[in-house]
Amino acid sequence: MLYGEERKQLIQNYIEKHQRASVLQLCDAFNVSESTIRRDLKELEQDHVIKRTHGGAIALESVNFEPTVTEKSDRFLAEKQAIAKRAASYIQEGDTILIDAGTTTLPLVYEIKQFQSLTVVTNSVVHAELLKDSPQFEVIVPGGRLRHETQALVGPITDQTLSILHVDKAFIGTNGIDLEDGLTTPNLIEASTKQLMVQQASDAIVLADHSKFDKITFAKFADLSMIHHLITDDRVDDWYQTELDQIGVKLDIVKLQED
Amino acid sequence: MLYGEERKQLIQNYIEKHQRASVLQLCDAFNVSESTIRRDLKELEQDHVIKRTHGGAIALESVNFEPTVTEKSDRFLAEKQAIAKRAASYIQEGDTILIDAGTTTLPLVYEIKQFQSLTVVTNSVVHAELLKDSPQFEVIVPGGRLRHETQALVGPITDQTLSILHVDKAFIGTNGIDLEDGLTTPNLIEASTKQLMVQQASDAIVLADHSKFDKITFAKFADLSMIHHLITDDRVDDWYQTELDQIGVKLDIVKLQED
DNA sequence: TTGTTTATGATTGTATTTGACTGATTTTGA
DNA sequence: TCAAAATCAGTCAAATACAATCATAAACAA
Repeated sequence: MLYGEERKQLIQNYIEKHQRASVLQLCDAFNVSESTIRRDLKELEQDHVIKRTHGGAIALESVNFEPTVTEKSDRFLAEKQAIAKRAASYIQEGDTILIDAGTTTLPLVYEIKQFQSLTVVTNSVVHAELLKDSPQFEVIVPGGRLRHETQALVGPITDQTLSILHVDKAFIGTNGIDLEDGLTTPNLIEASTKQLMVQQASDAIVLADHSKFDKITFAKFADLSMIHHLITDDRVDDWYQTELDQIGVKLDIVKLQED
Repeated sequence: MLYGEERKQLIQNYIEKHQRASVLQLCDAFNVSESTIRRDLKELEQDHVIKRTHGGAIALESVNFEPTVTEKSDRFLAEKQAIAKRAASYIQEGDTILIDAGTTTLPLVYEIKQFQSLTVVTNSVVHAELLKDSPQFEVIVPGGRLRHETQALVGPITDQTLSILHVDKAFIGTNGIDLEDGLTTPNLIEASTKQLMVQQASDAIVLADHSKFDKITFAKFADLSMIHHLITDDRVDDWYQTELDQIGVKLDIVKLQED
């Protein structure tokens, strides 16, 4: 016969391994009543170890992931993953890189884990948290105020720190791309931070799926001519290629079908 | 016939080997009363050697395991939760608080979510990530280099940012507490950051379970007299109360039984 | 020796764990 | 949308385990 603590430990292990478990399943497994299982799950939830659901419980990670990357980004996840993969090919072992906050750059965090040695600067608490178990990387966070809308660190503290750093490559997200009005983002303070990111990089690389083109969203953070590479997907208009070529921006179009 | 200490040692060995033992089992094995076994188990638990359960005791964790900060099931979670709860009672609506990185302060993040308006400074990417969905808080991260061992942001960037901030209350963790040698932590750079935290707070509050007492761990970051409150659990020696009183530190002992 | 401390065991009232039961809530499917 | 089914929270009682207390006896100190 098991002690309650042992049972709870095993339930936790099971859920962490299988991501989910039902009350009845656990009843059967441990030969105890539903009441007991519910009490166990309640306590495990209070310990922030699992998340209860109607009928059972699920692991915590799976909840963390879904809501953060939310809304339409799910629809474009494949595009963003493909773009991130291409972006990772720009990186060389030993590089010092900067990864902007945002859902577009998030898949890049997973892509870079193949490298053995990088210095990674990121102003996203989510990105930084994902890198906490990668001791092969030197991870620098430029601090600042947490914008809850984008989980980015922004503001004067961020800018001041960024201004004393220089990186080989900066991977930057954007909300709007327009030939005339350049790169724009909805928030003024965030624009200031992005502007600095572009300035402090030898190679400013913008990651943007096709939906960002021909959009202007309030605050400009860079002229198109100030960036060096623009990685996007193959649903972007062809004529951008030549237009961007003329102002010295290399447009890198990722083919979604292949890959 | 065995001495008490011998019996305790054998109980500990047995549990470490078999992962579990019941009170009656041990009674039988050592030919002593239940009272005696319970007393032994109580002491072994206080030494953080085993975990008691109703009916017996279990090992703390499977042997091959090196506890990391990310460990969901922290060894002494209950103590830390109780301490965090008490710590939260020091906070007032509207306060500017600082929360140090570390497992002891982590439960405090959950406790503060009851408040409507706080400014929270934290040098932990894990803590910050947990606060990203609490828009009622102004969250400031003082940046820095990510120490993978503790998930804390440390180093010159951290220190420089902290030096221009001032908080009402700072909740700080520690690895060692000693009357003569003060508060210590194993890492020199982290000590520097903690030192600043103490300095920049109107009210420096140290959170530490009893196991931290009478320990010295390399790098000192503060004299005991420099902190204002020390929250711990009721397994700490009584005489600390009077000793700390003399140097102006208020010792706040959380009763674990009463929750 | 004689008084004191310490370890232990017996006793008693209290706490905890668990499963059954009840009514409330949520989900599901027509 | 509504009603049935499933799931849940809350309460209760029984069994077990517990803490607290006191008494005893051995070990210790004066």
